[in-house]
Amino acid sequence: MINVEKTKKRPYHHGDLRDALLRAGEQALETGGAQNLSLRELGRELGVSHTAFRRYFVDRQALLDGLALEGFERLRTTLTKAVADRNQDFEARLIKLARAYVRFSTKYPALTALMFTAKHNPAAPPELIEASERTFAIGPLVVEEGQVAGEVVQGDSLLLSLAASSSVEGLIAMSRNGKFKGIPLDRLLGEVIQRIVLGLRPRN
Amino acid sequence: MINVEKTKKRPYHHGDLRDALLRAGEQALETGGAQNLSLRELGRELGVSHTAFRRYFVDRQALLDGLALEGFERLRTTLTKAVADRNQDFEARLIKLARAYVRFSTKYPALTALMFTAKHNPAAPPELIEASERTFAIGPLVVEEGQVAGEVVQGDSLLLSLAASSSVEGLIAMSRNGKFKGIPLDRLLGEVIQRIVLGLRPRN
DNA sequence: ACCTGAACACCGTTCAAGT
DNA sequence: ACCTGAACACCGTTCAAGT
Repeated sequence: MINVEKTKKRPYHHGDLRDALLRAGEQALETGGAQNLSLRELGRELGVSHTAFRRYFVDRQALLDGLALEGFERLRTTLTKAVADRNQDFEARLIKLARAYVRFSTKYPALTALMFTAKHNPAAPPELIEASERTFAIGPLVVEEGQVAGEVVQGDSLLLSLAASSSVEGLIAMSRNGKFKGIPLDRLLGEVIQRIVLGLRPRN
Repeated sequence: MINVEKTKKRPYHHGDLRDALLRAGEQALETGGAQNLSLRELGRELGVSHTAFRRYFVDRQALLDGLALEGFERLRTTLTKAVADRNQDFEARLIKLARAYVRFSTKYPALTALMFTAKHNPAAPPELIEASERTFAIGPLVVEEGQVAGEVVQGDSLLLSLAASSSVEGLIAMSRNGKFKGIPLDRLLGEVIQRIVLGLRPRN
């Protein structure tokens, strides 16, 4: 009998309490928002003491930071996939990028809000800041490739992409339930991106 | 002796507890953020029972809503003044509008964040939603006047202004301490607005 | 190494009562 | 009309102790 010392090796409750906390935490986050996430309630849910989390997250904020970190990594792989095809023109790639971001934010609104405030928080752990910056480096990259293809005016790609990315960020910020004034973001996106692309086009 | 019945007409502590709560609340908001605003602490600060606020605000959220409402009204008069001069061209007015908003948000970051989440909250009182909509109706208005002057392409002013306002909203969202990647928002604003104006210009 | 349980110092909300 | 004070049901965090 190999590998069967059930009551010895296995910890009190879970095989992986850390992950269980993140999963339950994310659920709680989307259900009631960050401010209503309760560590004691999470403990009850997982059949564990309300102080058990401390081995994995020093405090409540650390758990929220952990959730935000996961969010950034998930968003990054999503966005990376969205612009993977380099045979498309600049406008098409920009729309795909924006749409992927919008989809993510409407699918996980509370997580997106959490990521947003984490980015804003000066006391956020550097780990989190870096994850955020890696994620939002994709925009400037697409702009640079657009410049190489002659579809985008020359200049600092960071500044140029700012016009594009800020408008998408703002579109999401201004929306509720994935809508703005009742119109789905997906429909508005094309309109906005089109204006942005016109503004970024080389003057001839 | 007219007007001197001190101990009779005057209430237990304040002449205007409601306003005192708003003032202390706003201070607490900018100091520690909405989540750290404590009604009991406010009560202590004002030398009043921790349940006294209940006459004016049914619960904690109602006080926060009251602060957000004040914020929207203050922002609206600021923005209105910023674009009051109709003898300027579209780009100049748009920059003034954006700059005024950016200034407000860097001056009252926590209040702006509160207004932001209030707008997002589906359960927010209609009073608050209306105040928000009145405030952000200024953007489309400036666009419409730009259309009349022939400086902006024809089309739905709401959709066209969305490109402009969302980029400003996003610029603020993406910034920290009024800066983005270390560059002051005021400097970035011109760059972004210029792109937007180019994108909105009539094709000929 | 991983988790528990009691103790501590806070909360917001309710409600009967006081002036 | 305006405010108090006790009571209630929650919190997050700390820390010594258990397995």
